[in-house]
Amino acid sequence: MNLFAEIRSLVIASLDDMVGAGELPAGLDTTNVAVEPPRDAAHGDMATNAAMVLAKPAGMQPRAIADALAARLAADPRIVTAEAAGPGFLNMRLAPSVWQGVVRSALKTGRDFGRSDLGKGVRVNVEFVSANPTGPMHVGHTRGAVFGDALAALLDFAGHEVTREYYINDGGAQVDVLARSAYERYREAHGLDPEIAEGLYPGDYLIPVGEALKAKFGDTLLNKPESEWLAEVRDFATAEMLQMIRDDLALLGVTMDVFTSEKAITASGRVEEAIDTLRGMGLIYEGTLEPPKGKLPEDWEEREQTLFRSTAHGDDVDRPVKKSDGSWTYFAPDIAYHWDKVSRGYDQLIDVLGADHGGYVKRLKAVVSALSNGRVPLEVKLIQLVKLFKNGEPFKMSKRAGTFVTLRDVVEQAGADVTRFVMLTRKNDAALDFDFDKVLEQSKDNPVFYVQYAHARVCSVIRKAAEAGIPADDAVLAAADLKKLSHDAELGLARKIAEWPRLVEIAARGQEPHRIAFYLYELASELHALWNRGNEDTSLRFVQEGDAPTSQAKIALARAAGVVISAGLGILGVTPAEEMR
RNA sequence: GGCCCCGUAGCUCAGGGGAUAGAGCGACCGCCUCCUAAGCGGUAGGUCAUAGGUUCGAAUCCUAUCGGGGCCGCCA
Repeated sequence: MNLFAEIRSLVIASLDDMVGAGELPAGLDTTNVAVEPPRDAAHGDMATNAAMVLAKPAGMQPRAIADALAARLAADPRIVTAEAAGPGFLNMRLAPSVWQGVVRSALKTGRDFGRSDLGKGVRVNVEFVSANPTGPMHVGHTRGAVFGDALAALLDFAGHEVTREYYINDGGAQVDVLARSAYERYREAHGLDPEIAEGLYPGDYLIPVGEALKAKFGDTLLNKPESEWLAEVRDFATAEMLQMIRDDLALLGVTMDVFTSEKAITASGRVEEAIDTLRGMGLIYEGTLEPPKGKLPEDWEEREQTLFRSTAHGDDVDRPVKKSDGSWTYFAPDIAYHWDKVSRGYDQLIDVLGADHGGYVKRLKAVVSALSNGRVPLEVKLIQLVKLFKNGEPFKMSKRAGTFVTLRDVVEQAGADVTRFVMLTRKNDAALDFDFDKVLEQSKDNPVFYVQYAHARVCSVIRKAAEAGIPADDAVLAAADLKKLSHDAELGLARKIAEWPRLVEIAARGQEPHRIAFYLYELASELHALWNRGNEDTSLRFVQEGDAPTSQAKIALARAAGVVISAGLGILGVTPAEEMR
């Protein structure tokens, strides 16, 4: 139940009544009428801009509309006061019973409180991570993994039918490089000196792969030309790398629904099919590209090649799908892959990519637009860099030296919960500082801890109630006499809880899981504040010794906040702590 | 040369058409015989990069400019 949506319906219905009564002209567009929490709580519980939005089309003064609307709204039992203010806002105060109802609703529906049917019937594919299967996942992948997983969970919570998908780039030259690198480790496993030439992957993580190759193939691959071992070693090493990546993802609690292999797509002839389909639309042609403007690359020369007319779908220039020697470009399998996703019947595609893929976005959108006849929107979420700090000092990673910071390093040092939460406290298109010291600090400076602590306090209250002989399980709490929740400080917490379903929809619409993290921080703050009020005013404590009914009402409120924190952390993939030790 | 992201308090960042622009940190002043003070309350701190435009209304949308970062060729 989204209280704001309910009151908006009431406002719209009241506007319709006004039209019926001749107080407003018919045919007004109400899509921009909003019901929101006012910026300043002193203005009331909810505000609508209806009068300001409609004043001009209705040819009336905002104030006149607001006053007439206020009179109608005030007749509803949920609304205590409705008054025009400022430039034409209509501020409303809601009855305590409404807030009490929110608490009860949260307790009855539990962690499903706030679930939305916003995305009902919408099939969404979220593709994320898609790291090359050539090594362990590093920090950048970690953020993409966390973001994609949380976004998927958020969309699911908002009613979408979500598929989490990983695209395995196992078809390009990089897996050949992997094979050669692994082969050197295989030689090493036989006591030979590995020759890690420039361009090969130097990381130690391939040493066990070399051992495994030895265990599987013995010495049968030694001293053979590359052509005789490349395919087998490549397949073996790729599988090993993929398993390592799955293990890395598992450390973060990320599980994919679908893995799609580039190699398999290519082998199935989907690339040709996809290009032929585009050709049938007149979007493939032979031609030459304009040289890039500005500084010319030194070896630039005009060459005729097969091009995709992506400019017909919003791109800046047409893009090559074949090199001048007739082989596919990297883009071609991507076309096939996105065509594959479109043909699987999704209503919406989301690609979570590293920010270095920025130049790729328009052509991907063009592909999906063309191949779905504009039916399927593709959203590309670019994940900006993670800057790592330790002791206040940034530390660099060097892939060349094989000394990059891996996902495993981060999770082992910071823990999965902390890593996930921190990486979700920033929107995806802003760079993120990740400071190992700050992130592990157990204080209010650390939002992870702060939110966890709020949840733990709720659990503590319930334990305390049990010790005092007051039943406080969810069924009892849901049936508590919530009319006893009347203090403004208590209703304030209930108001914050009431924002949760609305926030879920806003976050899902914007595909912005970070909003969940910020909301949870605010909710935790409200709870901590109320808690402390109990230090000064004992009547505000949750547990009132010797008064079970009052205690249960207050604990119900705390528990409702706990339920929302738990649900929100669930979306972020963070475990709600029951106690802090 | 073109494209993308960012520019909001001393610092780190929310807010992305609506009222007097928010939070945390840092600074300063308070609050524990009492459910976890691992917390809470308060004070100080702003030309929302700049200049135009759209609008009843702009930090928010548009254009240009200036800063910071990233990307851009038949590479993957």
